[in-house]
Amino acid sequence: MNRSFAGVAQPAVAVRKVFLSKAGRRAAVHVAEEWFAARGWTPLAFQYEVWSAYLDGESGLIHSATGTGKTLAAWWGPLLEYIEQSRPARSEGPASVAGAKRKPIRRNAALPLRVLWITPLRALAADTLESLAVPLHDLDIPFTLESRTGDTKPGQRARQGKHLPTALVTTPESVTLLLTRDDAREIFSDLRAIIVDEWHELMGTKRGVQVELALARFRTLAPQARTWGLSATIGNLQDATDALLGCRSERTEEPAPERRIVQGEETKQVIVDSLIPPIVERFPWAGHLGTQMIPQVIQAIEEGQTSIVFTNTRSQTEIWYQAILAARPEWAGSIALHHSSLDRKTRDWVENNMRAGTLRCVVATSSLDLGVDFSPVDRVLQIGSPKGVARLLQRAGRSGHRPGVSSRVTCVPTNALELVEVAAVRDGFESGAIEGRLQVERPLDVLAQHLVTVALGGGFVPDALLREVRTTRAYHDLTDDEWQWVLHFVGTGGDSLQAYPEYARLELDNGRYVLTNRELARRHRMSIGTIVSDAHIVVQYQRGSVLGSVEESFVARMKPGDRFFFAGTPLEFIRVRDMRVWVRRAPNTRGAIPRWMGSRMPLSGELAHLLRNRLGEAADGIYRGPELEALKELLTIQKKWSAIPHADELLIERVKTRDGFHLFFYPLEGRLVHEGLAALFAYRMSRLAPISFVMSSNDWGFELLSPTEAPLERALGLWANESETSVALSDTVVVLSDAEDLLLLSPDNLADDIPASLNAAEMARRQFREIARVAGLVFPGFPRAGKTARQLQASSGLFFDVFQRYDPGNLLLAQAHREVLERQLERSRLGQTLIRLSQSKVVITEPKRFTPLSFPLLIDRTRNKVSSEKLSDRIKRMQLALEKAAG
DNA sequence: GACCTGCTGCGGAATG
Repeated sequence: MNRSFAGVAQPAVAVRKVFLSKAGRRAAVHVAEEWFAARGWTPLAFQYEVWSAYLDGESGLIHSATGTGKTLAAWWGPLLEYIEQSRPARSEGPASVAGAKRKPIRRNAALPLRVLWITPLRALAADTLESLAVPLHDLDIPFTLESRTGDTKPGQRARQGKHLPTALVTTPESVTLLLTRDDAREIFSDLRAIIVDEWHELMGTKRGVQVELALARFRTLAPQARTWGLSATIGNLQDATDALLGCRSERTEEPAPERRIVQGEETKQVIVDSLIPPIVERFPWAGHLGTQMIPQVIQAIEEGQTSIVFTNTRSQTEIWYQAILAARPEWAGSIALHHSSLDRKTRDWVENNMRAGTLRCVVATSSLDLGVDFSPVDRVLQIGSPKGVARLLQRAGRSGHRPGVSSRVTCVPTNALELVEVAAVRDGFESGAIEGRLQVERPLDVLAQHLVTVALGGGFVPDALLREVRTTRAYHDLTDDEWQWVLHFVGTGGDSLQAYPEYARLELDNGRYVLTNRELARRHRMSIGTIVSDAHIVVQYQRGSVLGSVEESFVARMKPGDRFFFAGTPLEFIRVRDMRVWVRRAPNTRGAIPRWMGSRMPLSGELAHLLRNRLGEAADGIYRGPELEALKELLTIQKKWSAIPHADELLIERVKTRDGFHLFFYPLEGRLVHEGLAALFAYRMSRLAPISFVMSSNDWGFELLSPTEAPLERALGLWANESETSVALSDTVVVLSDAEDLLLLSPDNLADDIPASLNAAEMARRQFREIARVAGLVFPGFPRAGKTARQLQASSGLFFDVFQRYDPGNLLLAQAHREVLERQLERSRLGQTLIRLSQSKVVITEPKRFTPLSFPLLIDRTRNKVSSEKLSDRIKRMQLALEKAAG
């Protein structure tokens, strides 16, 4: 992973020389170097580079996939600046840390807010506070340092209302809240540095856009302030920098600000390995639970001191926790689980014990991807598909936090084909093929919220604010019409809500838009942010303590006495009352495990690409690495019965059974794209002949099942008329290339075909919940007042209907449709995929039985169908049949 | 009605 960026290749000595060539810096940097030396460190080249750029007034982005030292690089910028300015300029000699003759500063000479440190997690704020405090304390620098998040105690909050510290560590939401203060202009006017930690985590989300808008505000309020982002390495660093520092708009003449992209030190080696099932032939072809691998996982946990076992879903976390405990009952108390639906107190307990090293193993979802460093962790396991290169890299990085120790992640497959994904993701690590983050384009709901924020924070003149907003990456293309519409919408409620005063949120005062209504101001402050929570219901012991939350649908079918597992505990359902599920502990028996309907994570574009390459190699008989070697036999069956697709091929398998006519397509492009393609192909074929399909899809492909034969050849443009379709294909492989009229695979007409092929209106209506909430149309209610997510859904649905009927030009409706296409169908990726497929060779095979590739799709569909037969029996029967066929 | 894929993140007032 040796990508070359300026500064990285240079030795620290050379960079230091450049750094010191500027007068007056020598003394300050000596202080830093001595402080580092006291810890046995030497500043790294990239750190000198950041300090130098910072002191020159530049802003920038520091990135590294696994390295450390970014925090110190960013923090010492403002510290050096302070030291430089507070000591006599003539002092050129080496300074001693303890007795530095700094210009005396009165201890209580309260410095104004100079440094704003933004982090995406409350837990990270607390952690950061600790590490930033160290040099202040050692060097007796009179900065006050505090954090401000939702966790801040009322007393401290009140003090901060009167006077902010010199350096403030906070979250995006709390920053926005500060911007609603009527003295916002003054409190930020002395800002020198804004540091945005974990920027890769924020960018590409509405939360990131919220930060972009706040940063644009600071560029106006404190033009002297420099902004530095700390980020993991991602595929689109330029976008990341534009989003962080703003970019030049086509619509204004503002020059693009100075910026610097600095690569941090890659101090860690990352190792990806996998647990290969002992008897691969007996390993399931389908499914995602993977509990057959328990013995090997237990062994891996025993090898390490402390392990994190990552799973892809919350219910899988519960299942694996139970399974591990069943295999090692003596581990009770030293293993734990962690996911977002568990009560905060439980999670805090787990995190503290991880840090203390008293836990042997924690089973977790992405809730532990980020956050405090658990240095005792020396082993990370990933159950199931890694889904993406960056995602696995992130998880690997949770281990090996000691210097000189490499990070290692062990992938545990839950079905045979996942081994290919592991091999592919390793290719990604080695070639540095790390995913980019897709940008959010002009979300008008976030902009609407921002206008109210600025109206409260001193008010705004429309033209000036428009110029400022257009310096952001997210809104640099904002049209005048869109701006006017949002202004009108926020100011008056728009065309359909004018009669309701609570939606007229701006008043004009001497050419400035302000908000003086106290009630509206309060409601706004209480609903700041872009995170909209899922519908859930709290689970609580009768005695009082809260366990966490589950979805209402899970509880809906429970009756008193029913048992279920949650938070790793067997529970008995008592009743639902006061929007709570009341439970008591049950004896350890079998029981249901809740499922949460989250969003679906598809295979990333990069990983999909690498996967296609690996399969292409296998098609040529090349089986590289332990994973592919283990799969050789299975893939040989696939090849014998059907074909393994090369990277430039689209494989279609056609199978006829008593269920009907099955078509299996393998674009290898991830679940969401496949869902879109399934609907699109079904629609396009049904236009040729009346036919209906049952669909199922996974990350590798999708199935279309129909009672009559689908007009596949005609849809592919192979035959001009119906009579020729009778050409028998039998068992042969047909390879076609350069077909002229690929109706089925055409990237054209997507704008019409996609909405026509699925219920886009209903999807948009559901998506509107988030938009209505962010734009401030629906009020989430007072804390603990018990307004449910379902009520929010209902009221946002009403708004959706009203707008559709009386205000069809409402741009938030258009946004809902856009978001559905982008988030739920990955529309841009779908378009790219069609372009790729239409240039691919199409390979149609007619296997006599279900192949290793089609089998998982079949299971997927069967699972969704109710059957009197138990699914496991049914799968067993199918497997027997397959084995017989294979033998 | 039994089956298991479907993530994460924050914030908040007035009145007694």
